[in-house]
Amino acid sequence: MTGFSLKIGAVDGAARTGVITTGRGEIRTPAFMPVGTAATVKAMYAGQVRELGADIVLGNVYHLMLRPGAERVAELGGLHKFMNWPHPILTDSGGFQVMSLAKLRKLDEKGVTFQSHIDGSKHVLTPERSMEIQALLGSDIQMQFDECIRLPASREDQERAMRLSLRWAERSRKAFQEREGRAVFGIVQGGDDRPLRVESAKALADMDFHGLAVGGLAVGEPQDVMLAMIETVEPHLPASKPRYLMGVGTPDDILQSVARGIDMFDCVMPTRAGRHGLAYTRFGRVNLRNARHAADPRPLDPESTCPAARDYSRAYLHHLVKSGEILAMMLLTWNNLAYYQDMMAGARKAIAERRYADYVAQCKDGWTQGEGA
RNA sequence: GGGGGAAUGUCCCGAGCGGCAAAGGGGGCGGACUGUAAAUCCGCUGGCUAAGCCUUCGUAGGUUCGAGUCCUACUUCCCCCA
Repeated sequence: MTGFSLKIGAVDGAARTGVITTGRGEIRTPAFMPVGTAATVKAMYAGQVRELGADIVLGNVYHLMLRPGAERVAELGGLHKFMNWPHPILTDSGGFQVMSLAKLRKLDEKGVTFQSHIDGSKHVLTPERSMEIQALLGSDIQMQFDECIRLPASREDQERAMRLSLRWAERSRKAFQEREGRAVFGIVQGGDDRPLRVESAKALADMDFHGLAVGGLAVGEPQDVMLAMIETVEPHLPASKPRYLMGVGTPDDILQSVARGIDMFDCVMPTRAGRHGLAYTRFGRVNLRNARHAADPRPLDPESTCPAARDYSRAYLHHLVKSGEILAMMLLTWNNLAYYQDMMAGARKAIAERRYADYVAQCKDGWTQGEGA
């Protein structure tokens, strides 16, 4: 299959820059992909997300299958047109919901039966159906259907979920409809068990996926365990293909993972935290709910290119947050995504200039400065 | 002038009808958030020499082993009739 490829640019240690080419455009890596679960990056216009530097966003099989329905989206011309985002879209298979909605589903070899969190109706998701839905949505990067489990978990559960995910990987790969410029990624599982992780990665590497993801991390384990798992798995992930760390993470998680060879990230952190009153800045996290900002005339970051960070006082943002105003969520989400994208742009530049370690040190330095500036 | 009703924790609303440091909310203060059931969730919000003690329910008395709860008077506010 052609039309989907990764071209490696610079390498600095295990960190690397590159460009992923898809049928709908290029993705500069390391990349942060804003999460747009329900066909919207919450509180943002698609155009805004693009302007911040995002090359790709996520959509979600489970949520879009329930509402408005994959067939409906297809009838309307696909997800890109539906949400007015003409650039690449990666769709999650619903594997994360196997964990997050564990109370509302039943799992067996064939797949997962979800009870809709919206109206209680039953919906069966199999690897085949997940691939079909992702195709209907018009996804550029489809994810295999997997079973993501929470940590800590018993070795038995980790092994069982990993093996099931491998079998589902084969079925997903087989069900994927080859299309010019489109890809399907496998997902490494195995919890916090090194041998299981290695086994999973090796098996997936032989399945002819267009890229591989590391899943089932940042699900309850400490950061050092997560990083150890990445280091364990990385040598077994084909260097010529994109490596995607699913659902991660905090700015520090991301920089640390880039240093260990990861190319792609997604996380709800910047969007959700933004809606909850938390701003990410070069100077660390700023909880705008805190009373100490009530009379602070300073913007979050006077030197940011993002108006949300530059043109509004912390006092005003505090007021908006305390008042429950919609604009608070819009501005803080905007600020956070801007920070994440700027951080990624900085990482790409630093790797290209072979000074990534310095860049990370510099970022960490800024975060610990507190909220100065 | 006559009749009826209400006053609750030092921010507000408000449950309570003999065992109460006193339900709930709001507000306030703080925390969490990692492939989004999230504009959500979780703490704290009388004092202390703390598994106990002290001071609180308009004010002052009284009944009772025990009173936010019952009785009397007073104060303030509200409603109805003149």
